[in-house]
Amino acid sequence: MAQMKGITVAAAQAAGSDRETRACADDHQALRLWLRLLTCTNLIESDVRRRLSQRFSFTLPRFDLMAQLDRCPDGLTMSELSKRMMVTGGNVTGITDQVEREGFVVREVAPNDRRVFRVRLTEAGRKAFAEMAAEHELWIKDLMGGLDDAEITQLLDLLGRLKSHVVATKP
Amino acid sequence: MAQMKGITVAAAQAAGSDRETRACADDHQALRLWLRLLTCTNLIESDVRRRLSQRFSFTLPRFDLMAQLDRCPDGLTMSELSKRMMVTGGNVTGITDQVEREGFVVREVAPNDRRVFRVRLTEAGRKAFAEMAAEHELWIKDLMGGLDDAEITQLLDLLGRLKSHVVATKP
DNA sequence: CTGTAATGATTGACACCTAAAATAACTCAG
DNA sequence: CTGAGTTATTTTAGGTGTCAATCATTACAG
Repeated sequence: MAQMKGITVAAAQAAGSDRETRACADDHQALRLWLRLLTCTNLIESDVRRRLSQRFSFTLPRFDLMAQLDRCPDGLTMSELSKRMMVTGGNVTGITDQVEREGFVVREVAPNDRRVFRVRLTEAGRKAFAEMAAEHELWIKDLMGGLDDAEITQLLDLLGRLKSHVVATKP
Repeated sequence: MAQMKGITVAAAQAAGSDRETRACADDHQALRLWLRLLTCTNLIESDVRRRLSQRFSFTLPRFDLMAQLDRCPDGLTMSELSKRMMVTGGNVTGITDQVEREGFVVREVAPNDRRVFRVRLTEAGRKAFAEMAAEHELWIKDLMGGLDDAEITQLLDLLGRLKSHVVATKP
């Protein structure tokens, strides 16, 4: 960012300084699409991360974990969380440790299977999440604001098709 | 994965077990789009990571770094790499250390400014990258195979618009 | 010149993330 | 009952990522 002092990010990007814009002209369409998909996701994700950190001193993985639990008042096991968050079990252990330390979730031993932990939101957790989620949705609406309803629907459809194909191809 | 033993990942996803499919019906479109975007990117990214690791014992960040350098025979400074890879400088230091240790890149001190390192691919690096990049493009083509040319063009256009808006909004 | 600010890169502390090994508890055929 | 296999979770080791502090070098006003 140093040597571009004073120039906005927008201008820098428009000038072709990011990964995706610079993809060679002879790169194929599929590759270009992948790079653009990655760029879009990274831009939005890092923005959300930054705001979550600045506004609430919170992180995206913890927010994601709490979002899963908020939908399930009965709680979720570590495995279920792992599957839903699309991360490994070991990772869920670490994130749950953190959020538990903050008092937003509790691990409860399942009555009929002592291997299983049922993780659920505490009252403080539910309250904190509600507050963050409300703002979070505004951020996203804002970030998606460049598209009208028809375009959003179209994107949802195309990405839905892409997702199905990827999931189906993946061994 | 436990309670779904024997059911394919595809079936499980189709049944609605992942983060995005389960988004509540009352969630707004913008949020749904964001989750779907994130899911698509994560699915593809983790697939590429896995293949890169299995096929070449290599990682995505290192591949990305070499991809940037491959386009620039004169090499790039650490700052330039940082900007293009959209990660922090400290991170570039670490990744460069690794790839340098593997003999695929070298740091050369710039003649006129002793603060600057110019990183460039070695001959071994260029060769290794060419081999990986060729396969990589096939993987991507494969993953995008569910979409025809028109759909890819449409996605490129819509995501391009989204990207511009995000970049423009983000201060 | 000279001191002060700016710049390029590295370091250290910490959070994430994965794969693979380890641990503990459950299941069920024999 | 028993022991082999399965399942749920944690642990370990190592790469990736951020931010803030640091160090060396360069630029530049006075």
